[in-house]
Amino acid sequence: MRVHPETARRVSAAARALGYQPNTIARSLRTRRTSTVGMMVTDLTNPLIPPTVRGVEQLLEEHGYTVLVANTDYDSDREERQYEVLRSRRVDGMILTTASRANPVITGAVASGTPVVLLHDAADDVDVPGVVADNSGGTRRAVEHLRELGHQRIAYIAGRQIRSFSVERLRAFRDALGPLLREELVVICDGFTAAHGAAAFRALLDGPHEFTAVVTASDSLAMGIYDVFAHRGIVCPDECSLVGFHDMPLVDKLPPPLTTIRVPHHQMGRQAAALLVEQLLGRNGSGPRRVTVPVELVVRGSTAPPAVRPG
Amino acid sequence: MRVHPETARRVSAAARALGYQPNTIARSLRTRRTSTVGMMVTDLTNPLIPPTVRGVEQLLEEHGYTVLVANTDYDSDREERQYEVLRSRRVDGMILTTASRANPVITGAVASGTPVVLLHDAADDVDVPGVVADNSGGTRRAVEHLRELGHQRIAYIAGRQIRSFSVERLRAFRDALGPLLREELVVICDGFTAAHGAAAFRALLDGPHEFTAVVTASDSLAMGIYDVFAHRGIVCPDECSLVGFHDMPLVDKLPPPLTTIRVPHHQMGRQAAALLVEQLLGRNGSGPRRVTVPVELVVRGSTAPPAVRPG
DNA sequence: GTGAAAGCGCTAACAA
DNA sequence: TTGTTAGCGCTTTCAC
Repeated sequence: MRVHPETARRVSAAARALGYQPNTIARSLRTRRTSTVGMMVTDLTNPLIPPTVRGVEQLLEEHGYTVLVANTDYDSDREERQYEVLRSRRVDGMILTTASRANPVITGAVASGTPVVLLHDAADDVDVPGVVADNSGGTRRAVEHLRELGHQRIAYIAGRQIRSFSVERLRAFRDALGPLLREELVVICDGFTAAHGAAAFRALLDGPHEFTAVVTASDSLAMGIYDVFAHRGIVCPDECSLVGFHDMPLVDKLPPPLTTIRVPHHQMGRQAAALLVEQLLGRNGSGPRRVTVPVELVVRGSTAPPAVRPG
Repeated sequence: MRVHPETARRVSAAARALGYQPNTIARSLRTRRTSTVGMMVTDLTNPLIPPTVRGVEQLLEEHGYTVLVANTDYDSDREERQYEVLRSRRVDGMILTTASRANPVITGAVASGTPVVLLHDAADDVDVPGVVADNSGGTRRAVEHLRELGHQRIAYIAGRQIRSFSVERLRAFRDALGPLLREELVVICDGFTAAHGAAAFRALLDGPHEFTAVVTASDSLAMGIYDVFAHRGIVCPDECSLVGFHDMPLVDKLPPPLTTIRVPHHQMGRQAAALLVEQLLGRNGSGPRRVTVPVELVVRGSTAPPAVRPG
């Protein structure tokens, strides 16, 4: 039925004046849809997460969805508990950024028919739509950059190999280095923190193998390397070049500013949300279900040509 | 009724096996309680916010509540829209950290009978429970520290005066400096970003009045001052000491590491959540309704005695 | 086209 | 104590 615009205006004005608000809860009970999407992240305190969350929210807001964020704190028990919380809240879909490969939460969610999108991860066993950064391309660019500067002995500090992006980056490093690869210069950490990075770098320094540059799987690992630089009086980039991954806030203000691979986290969040909306609106099938987002090398002060060896 | 523990176990096991989950939505419709708390923040991307959110979540989780975060992006229209979203989601209570003084959202929420707690802000007109940092004490410590180092000409860069913490800090600076206060060395910014801080600092430098130290109302303002230091070749702390406020991540890694006032954001979040729970459980009245959380001066490399004037 | 009625799954009130 | 029932506010169906 068409109503006169003026009438419509007066009705909603009256509704507002009376404090009327349609009851979302009752609607949800009836329609079995909550207009809520769950987003599982590791930890909001990790500076890479908030931009992602905001990206997701921004796009979903345009479609009338609200986002419920759940932190797993890198703990798989907690991850399952949070998954149950999201389920019990009857979210219409989920965006997962916590996922180790072959994850029971992923398989469970998919099996239950909940629309799911993976962010930063790819599942080994199930076919789930997802958004990842161009981890291989980014790592390759980092290596190329160092090679162009003249580095030959390049070390790599990898993150824990439970996340697919971590695996991809390590593989890409090995591929990119090709015959120059020295397996003794590759260290795989147990986690992704500065402390892990510092320990790995110390192990490299204390080892018998020389190197003039280090590539890390993430800026947070690189933060630990700055600590070791300071502690041992190593001058970067003169004595050792360093490349990170992600372009975290403030790394451009460090001494020296960190050369790194910029990942568009906000845009990746939007992209993931878009894939989810496709499923929520039931028009999946069209368009690509796996999106790889391009990344960009940002050259700053932590990389330079290797020092010329005396003699 | 008491049931045998074994029976209880078998029942819940059977429930699990059958995939039964009590329907939260139906329960909420019936009980008019959602076990959800809304939290309004300015922007998750501000590094001070996530620890606060996690603190809130952590405590509320213990009481079975879920947190719905809404970002206002420092925009009052958006703030009101987000408030409506939270209302329409029928949250049981709200924690507000966005609030300018005399804010329609605060007064509206209070008038509607929704339990509310203010975080970092205090309302001018209504009596609302809240948690604030010891802004006065912190600012005083910053000034004392500089005075102890021998500084006499101390400038202050204030944040926009729409937030009560911002007002408190400025007032505390003026009080703490007492007869040494030079009103020409006080700059009030239009916001809280690095760009605002940089502009304010440039204005001070380009002004006719000398100073040997700057206190800022927040680390983010101080970030802009680092930029100006770098740009104009000013050596900190030799030529100018600098004190921030908040102790943001990574400020300890800057050249020089920032001396600042550490604010326990996580704990403040927990505290605010605790005040809210009191109201939700209907046992307010007991205990203090306004909590001031102590802060701590963290001395790092950006402060030193003033350079001795030649001659 | 309009209007009445049933029912989503739970809890609280009530009856037995 | 235990079991039954009404009804939260909406949407959707069905009868008119």
